[in-house]
Amino acid sequence: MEEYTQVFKTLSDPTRLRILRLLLDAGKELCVCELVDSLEEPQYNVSKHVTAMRSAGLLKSRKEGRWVYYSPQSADGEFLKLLSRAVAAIPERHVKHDRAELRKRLKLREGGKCLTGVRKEHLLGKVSS
Amino acid sequence: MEEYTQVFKTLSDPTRLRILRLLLDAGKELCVCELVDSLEEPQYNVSKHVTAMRSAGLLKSRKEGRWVYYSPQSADGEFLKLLSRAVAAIPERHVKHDRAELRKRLKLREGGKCLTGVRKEHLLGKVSS
DNA sequence: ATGATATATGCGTCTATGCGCAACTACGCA
DNA sequence: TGCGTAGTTGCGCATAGACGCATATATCAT
Repeated sequence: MEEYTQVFKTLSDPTRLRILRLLLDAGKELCVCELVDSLEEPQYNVSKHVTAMRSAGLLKSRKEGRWVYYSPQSADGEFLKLLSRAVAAIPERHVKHDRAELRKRLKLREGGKCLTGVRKEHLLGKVSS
Repeated sequence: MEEYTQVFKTLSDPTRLRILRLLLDAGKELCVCELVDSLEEPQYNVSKHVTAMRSAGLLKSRKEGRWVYYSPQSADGEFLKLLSRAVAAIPERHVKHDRAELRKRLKLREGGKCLTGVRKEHLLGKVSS
């Protein structure tokens, strides 16, 4: 049973729910810095969340140069499929802002690829002195 | 968003998942003592869990004499409907034992009603001295 | 090689929550 | 009105997890 509670636990966090929803809506893989600018959450935070979600089997990642692209792990079982649909069914208004920010951020892509890091500097971890 | 994470959080526990699944499968309302004997979890524990699930909008309760019957709250939104279906999609083998215990326990009903309390005594809270 | 940049991670702290225990309320019956 | 029974709840402990900060790793450019 723990394998199922684990998935629920993983989604028991607003940021993670927003990440999954954003990826489901985007229909394409997104890199960490794009998620950071869209969600307006600190880089280290987003990184931790996507790592946890990948461990739980909800996301997959692909590394390309310095960037790591995340996308929903195509659900194999009925259980995960239905959970994905549930997240996709969260009403629009809860995700509107994130989507708008993502749209803006995606304009920085060139040739379909991310070529820059986090633009909203206040979301970066503190630089070592 | 917290209203959605709350539901996931509520289901992030094996006992709760088993309770919901048992109620979904049973197709009828069950009282606390029947859940206790089916799940083989302490009475105070089951009581706390169903209370939490009711607060989260997942269950509803009906009091009849000394007994309190719980059943799944018929989901109004698409989100909750899909979550219920996900829980119902957890493979059989994870719920087999609970269901067998429930079948046994339901034989104690008369006229469709529960007429006794917890039968597995080791699952009761300690009696005050 | 050196530095810059994208992402990940270890640590301490704070909060949330499940559990066991014990007491409590609510209801019914004699 | 007193007792037994079904269920709830408050308290304390222990654990788990999210966050902020700092730093580490990995890759690329010069």
